[in-house]
Amino acid sequence: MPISVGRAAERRIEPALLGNSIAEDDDSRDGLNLLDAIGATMTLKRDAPLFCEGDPAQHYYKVVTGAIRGYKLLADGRRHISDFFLDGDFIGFHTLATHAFSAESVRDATLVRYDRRRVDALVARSPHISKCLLARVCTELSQAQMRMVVLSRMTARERLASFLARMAERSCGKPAAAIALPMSRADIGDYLGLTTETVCRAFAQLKSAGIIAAPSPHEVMVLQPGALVTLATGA
Amino acid sequence: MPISVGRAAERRIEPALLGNSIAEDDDSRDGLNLLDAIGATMTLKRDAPLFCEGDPAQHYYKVVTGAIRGYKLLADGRRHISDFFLDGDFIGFHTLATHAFSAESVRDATLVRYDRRRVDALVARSPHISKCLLARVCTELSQAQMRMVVLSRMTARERLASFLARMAERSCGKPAAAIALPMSRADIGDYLGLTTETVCRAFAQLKSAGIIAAPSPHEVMVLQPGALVTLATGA
DNA sequence: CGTCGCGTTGACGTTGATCAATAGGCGTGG
DNA sequence: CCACGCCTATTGATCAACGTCAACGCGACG
Repeated sequence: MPISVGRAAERRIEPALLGNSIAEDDDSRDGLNLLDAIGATMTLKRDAPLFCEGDPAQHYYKVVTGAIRGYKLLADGRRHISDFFLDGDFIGFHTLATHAFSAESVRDATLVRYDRRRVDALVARSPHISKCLLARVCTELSQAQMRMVVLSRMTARERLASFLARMAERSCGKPAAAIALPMSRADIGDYLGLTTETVCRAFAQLKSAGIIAAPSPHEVMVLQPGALVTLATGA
Repeated sequence: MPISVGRAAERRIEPALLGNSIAEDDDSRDGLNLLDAIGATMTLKRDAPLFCEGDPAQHYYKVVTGAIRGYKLLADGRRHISDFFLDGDFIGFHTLATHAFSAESVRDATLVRYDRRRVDALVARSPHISKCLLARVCTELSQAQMRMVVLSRMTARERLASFLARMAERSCGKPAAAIALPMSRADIGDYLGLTTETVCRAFAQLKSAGIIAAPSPHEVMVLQPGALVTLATGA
C-alpha cells in the first residue's frame, strides 16, 4: 500500500477527468485521519485474533505499532495471507456486512479501533471523506490485481523479490538500511503461495546473487535495488 | 467468487451494520442502471482492443452482449487475465486516473460506453449512486481476495472447478443446461494461472469423474453440482 | 541444561510446464 | 460442393520447479 504523502487539507476540488468521484492526488490518509477523534486504542498479544472471517463487522482498525496478518483458510487448512497490515495501515474499510478474512497479530501490536456506525455516519456526512474512502478501496483493488499476476505467473524467486520490493518501499526511511520483516517464513510463504522451504531457498538464491543481504532472518538489506525491482516486475 | 447462490445475490448488499456508507437496499445494479441515460452503444470485433493498461481512463463501459477479457502483461509476455466481463457486467468503475489493466473482446461484442465526466458528475450529485458504487467496488475487492486463494493454494483441478462454478452461477438461467464458455482454453489458463494443456487435462479429469460433460469445447454441463462446489471450495 | 520453535539445507516425489504430434472445426477459395 | 489451410483442442512424453519429508543448527526460554 504505497500511501502517498498527503497534501494540505485545504485542496481545490478538480472537476477534471476524475470528476468528483475519485481524488487523483489522493490525500486519503489525511482524510481518514480525521477519524482519529472517534478511535480508541487497544493492544493485541502476539498471534492473538482480531476478528474472524464471516464475523459481523463492528469496527474498523488502524495499526499503530506491530503487524497484523489478514488471511483466509480453505476447509482442509490451506492458508492464504491476504495482506500484512503494518504501522499506519487501515484494516477493514472495505468490508461489507461481515469480514471477508480473518485477522490476527503477527507480534504484539497496538491498534486504534473505530466504531463502525460512527465512522459510517461521518462518511455519510462528508463527501470529502467519502471520496477518500472510495479512492482507497480502488487503489487496493488495483493492488490486488497486481498480486494476482504475481501469484499466477511468477516464479518463487520473483515472488519473493516482489514481496521484498514492497516491504522496502514501505519502510522507505533510510535507503540502504535494513528492512524489518516481522513475519515468519511460513507467513511469507502463505502470502506468496509457496512453502516455508521454498521461501528459504529463494532467500538463499537472492543472497548468493548478491541482491540482498540478511544480517538476521528478520532483517534484510537490499544491495541491488535495481536487480530486485527487475525480478519483481518480471523482466 | 462466491460459489453459493445466484447472480442477483452476488450483487446484493447486506443492509445491516453498513450504516449510511453503503446502500441500505440491494439495488446497486439498479442504481448504476440510472446511468443508462448517458450511455452510447458501440460494437467491438473479436480480439479488438477496448483500452490499454496505463491509458487515461475516459470512459466506463457495460457489456451488453459478447465477452471482454481484462488482462495484465509482464515484460516478457506472461499474461494474467484479471477478469472476464460478460453480459451485464460493468467495466472500469473502479479505475483511478488510468486503466489498471488492458481490455479486449473475446468475441464480437456490443457495449454501452459512458462518458466518465458525466458519470462522475452524476455520482457526485447522488449519494445513492455513490453508495452503490462503493459497495460494488468493495464486493469486487472481496472477490479478488477469494481469487488470490485460488491462485495461490489450489490445484489445477480445483482451479478449473472454481472457474466453472462461477460460470455456472452466472448463467443461472436453467439449472442443468449447458453453460457457454466463450473464451479459449488459453484464456482460461491465463485466468487460472495454468497452461492451455493443463486446462485441457483438468477438463478431462472432471469429465472422467462424471462431474461435468462437454458437448463441445465451448459448452459445459454440470452433472454433479455438489461435487463441483466441493472441489471449488477446497474441501 | 534441556526443550521448543523456527530457519535452513538436503534428498526425493509430484504436479504442472514444456515440447511435440495429432485431430477436428471453420472459413476461404477453387 | 469439396479441398486446403489455419487455428484451437487434445493427448502423449519428458522435464523442471516446487512440494514433501527429514535432519540439523541455533537462539529463546524455562
